[in-house]
Amino acid sequence: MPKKITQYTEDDLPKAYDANLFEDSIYKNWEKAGAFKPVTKKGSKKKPFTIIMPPPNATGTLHLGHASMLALQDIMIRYHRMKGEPTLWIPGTDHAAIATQNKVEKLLAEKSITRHDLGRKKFIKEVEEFVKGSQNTIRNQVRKMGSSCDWSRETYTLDAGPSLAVRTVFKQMFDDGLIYRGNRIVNWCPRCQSTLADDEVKYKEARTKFYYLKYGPFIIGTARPETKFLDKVVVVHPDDKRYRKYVGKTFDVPWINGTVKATVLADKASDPTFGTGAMTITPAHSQIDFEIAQRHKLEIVKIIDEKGNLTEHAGEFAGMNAKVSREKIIEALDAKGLVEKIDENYIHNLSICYRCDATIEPLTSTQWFINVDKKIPKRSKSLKQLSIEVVKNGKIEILPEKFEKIYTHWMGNLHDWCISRQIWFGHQIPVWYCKNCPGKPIVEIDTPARCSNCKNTEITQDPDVLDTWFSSGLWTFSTLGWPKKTPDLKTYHPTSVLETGYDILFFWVARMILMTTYALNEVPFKTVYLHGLVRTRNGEKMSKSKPETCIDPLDMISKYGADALRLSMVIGGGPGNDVRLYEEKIAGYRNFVNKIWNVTRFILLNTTPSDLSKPFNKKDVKTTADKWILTRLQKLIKESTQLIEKYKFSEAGMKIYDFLWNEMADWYLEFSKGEHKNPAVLLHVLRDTLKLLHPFVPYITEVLWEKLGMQKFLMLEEWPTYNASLIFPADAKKIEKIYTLITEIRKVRAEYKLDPAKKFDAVIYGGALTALLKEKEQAIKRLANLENITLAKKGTKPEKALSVIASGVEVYIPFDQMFDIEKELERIKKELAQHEKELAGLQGRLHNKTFLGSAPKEVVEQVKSDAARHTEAITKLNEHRRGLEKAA
RNA sequence: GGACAGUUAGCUCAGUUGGUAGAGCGUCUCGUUGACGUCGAGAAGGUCAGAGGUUCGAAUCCUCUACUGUCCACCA
Repeated sequence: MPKKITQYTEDDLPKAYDANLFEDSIYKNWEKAGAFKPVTKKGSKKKPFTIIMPPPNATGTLHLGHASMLALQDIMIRYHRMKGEPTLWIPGTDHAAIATQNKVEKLLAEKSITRHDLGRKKFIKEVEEFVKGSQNTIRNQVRKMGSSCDWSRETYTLDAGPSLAVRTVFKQMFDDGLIYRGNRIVNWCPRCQSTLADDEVKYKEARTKFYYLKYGPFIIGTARPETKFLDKVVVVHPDDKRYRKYVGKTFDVPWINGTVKATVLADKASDPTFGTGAMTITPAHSQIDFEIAQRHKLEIVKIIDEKGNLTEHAGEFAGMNAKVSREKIIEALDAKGLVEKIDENYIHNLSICYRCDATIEPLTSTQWFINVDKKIPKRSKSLKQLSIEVVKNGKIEILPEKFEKIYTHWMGNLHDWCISRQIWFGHQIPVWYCKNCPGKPIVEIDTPARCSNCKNTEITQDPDVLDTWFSSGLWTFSTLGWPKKTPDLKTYHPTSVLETGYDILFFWVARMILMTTYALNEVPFKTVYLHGLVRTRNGEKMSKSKPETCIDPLDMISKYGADALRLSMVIGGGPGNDVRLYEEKIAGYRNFVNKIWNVTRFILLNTTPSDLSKPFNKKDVKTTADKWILTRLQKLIKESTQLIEKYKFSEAGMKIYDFLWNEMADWYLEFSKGEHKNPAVLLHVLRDTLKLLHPFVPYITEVLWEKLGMQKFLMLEEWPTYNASLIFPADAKKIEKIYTLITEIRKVRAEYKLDPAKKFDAVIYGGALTALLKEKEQAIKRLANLENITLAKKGTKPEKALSVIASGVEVYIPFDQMFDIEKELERIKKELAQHEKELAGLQGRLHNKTFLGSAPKEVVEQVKSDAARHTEAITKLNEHRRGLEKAA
């Protein structure tokens, strides 16, 4: 930082801002100075603001989704830090059990090694090496985005702290009877060789064959004949008249492996309108069939095993891959004359694994579950009820609001959560089994030395690991030190905002709510802000398989700078709304960043070191233009602050953008060229604007702050406050009239294709604005490109002249030669028509008694004054027209 | 099958409690003006998806329709 300010010259400041020259070093300076750590100011009673960063998977690199998440969170964090709140943003990474294991297995497969070749210990070591590498990549990328997170508190889900939290919660839930081991239907991925939670299953539409098979007196329909070996129960709807006579009866039915004894049951689960209305059931491989079997206490036999092969119950087909066996089984059935017909065009949803796309096989398996319906001891409510309650009673607010309904609905239909996974990487389940005490699992936080029951030392730990979302569910408090009672936990929990994509509302957000309300009896966060997905220009999902549409955030940063990328992802998006991103858009915001640079450059080249060192004082306010820009600035401060408070970052960003470019640069800076230059106001407006911009574009604003000779980091400055004493409504209105006038003159010049280089003389009758016009004469001359101005309150109209009537001011540009009166008449007529059209609309309303009676006063007044304005313009234009007609 | 969102200028999107439609990009014309060509000035371009209703007044509120998208449920 420069200690002494010297006068800037053109050579000190390049014409264009080059983000690459500044970003990395600025970030390093912030980090070195400890600027990302929360600060509690002495005597301040401000409440802390906390965000726990959704931990990116430790599998690889960041994509645009992460970039947009980081941008939004950093905006909130920087804003609250500037508001003087103790602000904490904790970064971290997620071990992402299945995803990471798959990735490493794939890498090993390239060397023809399987995890079994290595064994559990060596394999885990391999995974950890891989994770270290990608964690470093992620850390650098998070930094590149300008994220002001507290690296000293960085956490990884497999760190000692979070792992202890995981085991502690597991034991607590087990002791409360909420965790149980059971043989239930699970979603099994034969590729991953593991269970999947219900929401880890994706669906894909597929065209398959649908078989109608003869089954005793029934025709049953199925898409999966390979599961039907042991079917001996026919289920029909109790109200189905066609089959009522069969209910409760038994039949001998010729079937795949000989004759079976079939029983007919009535159950409402059978849909009379689907297929033939009669179905046989396969309880071990279908959720619905399983439930029916439980209701009627039927035997549950597994036909397909974990590898996707048929079990010994398949008789001659045993050991065959289930998929392969299908045709063979149909052949066998057909040989027995049991195939009624085959529908070749049956479209149904295929369940596939969301990690590896393999077809899911529902099967029964012994797994660990969390019971979501059981009442928690001493709380008389289930996990499900607790989780719904905190959202319903407003302790947690979800944005956009519509997701509250979706959340409640999903939570209401939640089944018991299967938490065991048959993989090696992750938190191994803290359960041990003793050889001598079957059926009595030992659940401990720390590895026990012996069986708690018989003291035997021969105990083995459950080989499975926990679902990765189990540990993510604890993330808001495991990162803060729980189960230890740390000061961080006390200060920063519950956290303020959880900001994440709506695509993981169920995976993660719901589970955090469930786990936290259980373990801490407290909500994990007060507000959930769900951002949209980043899409391509055409609204498609960006995917790595289509590299031409897939934008790499790091490329964009090196090309346009992190600030431009941040803006392009924030502006145009809102909670729950997807954002379309394409390179021109980023380039557009790079242009804006450059504009910020040049506005500052102009001001620095027009101020002296002594201007820079003087604090702003109200006495420095001099011209009408000063009053106008200060008024506009106050309005901007008020509005943008409110918008940020309401999480409307896009609108806030747009407002500030608009102010800087269309008001400050286009008009105030222009007025400042020449005699109205006022360094004090220029600098004050610039400083406040840089502060408002800082959360959105932290790098450029910090760079410029330093150039302005400020000693402290901008990121640690105070957020501007609305100052009512800097509001001058009457002056602000006058300046707006001046610039409409200038615009009108420019319009006429352009319309007549007047030589832009040539300056013309003008006669101006200013009416009520005459004094101001006098003050701004130089600026008007410069901006409207006029030579001499003859200014008076009013006067006679020159005969041959172009006319501009705006803001109650008449401007005439006299012409001696080359002047086409006909053309000017035509133009005036066009303008008259425009005014008359608008006047007619307004008068229509003014003549309407009901309008006058029921519309609010302000509206009526507005309409009246608008009508008067048009009437005046019409009068003046008509006078001018008559003059021209005479001259012609 | 159920639920929800969207449909506004060529493209991407704003549009607060209803007061008569805006921006950026693109297009066209022009420009070496004391910061910026990553710029400046100006212009063209819209029956606010369609129909009906409430209202003095509807892009905005209500109903229906069409199209697009998302989520949930999964069907033997």
